[in-house]
Amino acid sequence: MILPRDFYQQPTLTVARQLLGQRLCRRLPSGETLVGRIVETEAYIGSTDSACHASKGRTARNGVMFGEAGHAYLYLIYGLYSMFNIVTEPEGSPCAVLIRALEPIAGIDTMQSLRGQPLRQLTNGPGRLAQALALDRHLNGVDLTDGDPIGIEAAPAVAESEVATGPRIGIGYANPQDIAAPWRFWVKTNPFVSKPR
DNA sequence: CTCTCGATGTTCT
DNA sequence: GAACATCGAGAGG
Repeated sequence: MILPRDFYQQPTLTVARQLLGQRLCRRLPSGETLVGRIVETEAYIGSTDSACHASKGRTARNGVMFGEAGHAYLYLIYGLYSMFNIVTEPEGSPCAVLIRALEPIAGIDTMQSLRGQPLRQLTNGPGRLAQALALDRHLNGVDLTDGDPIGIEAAPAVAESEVATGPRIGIGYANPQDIAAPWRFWVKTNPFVSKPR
């Protein structure tokens, strides 16, 4: 079952937590489907979160975040890497969840050829997983509730005892209370969770 | 293992 | 012109 719209319309922290364990499915133009289990997420919570792109108002880049929940927000960072996010909350509330790491489930050979790196470095970071699943800006705005070319398939939830939380990574430009906010979620002991430099 | 550096292009000031 | 929700290579311990 592909997760429906109302899942994404919940509060962003709820969505970020509940996405752990769910399966990200990417259907390639060739017809092959690549699948990864979500093991790390971060919440970006709208205009009051100084780490969120939308905190400086609506722009051409962040426009999808202001739209309907359940759509993909993809952008280019450092001129090299793509970030994959999922829009949350009601329309007009510019929030999203960044997918930071996956555990590869299916299509691992294809992921390796897209990345040119060993298994442990296929999907353990936001730029890495985007490359392994051929996700980039041309998919910005697609509706994930269609399930094609991207969808999230329901899978068993991760138990509370397996979930860890902490500050988000790579947001040193934000103000101190937003840097400190424990809005990163990951599956404890999973080897595909990313690490701060 | 850790650290530093450079890549590369879009976005916003 | 600066900054950027990052990554990989290479040097050193």
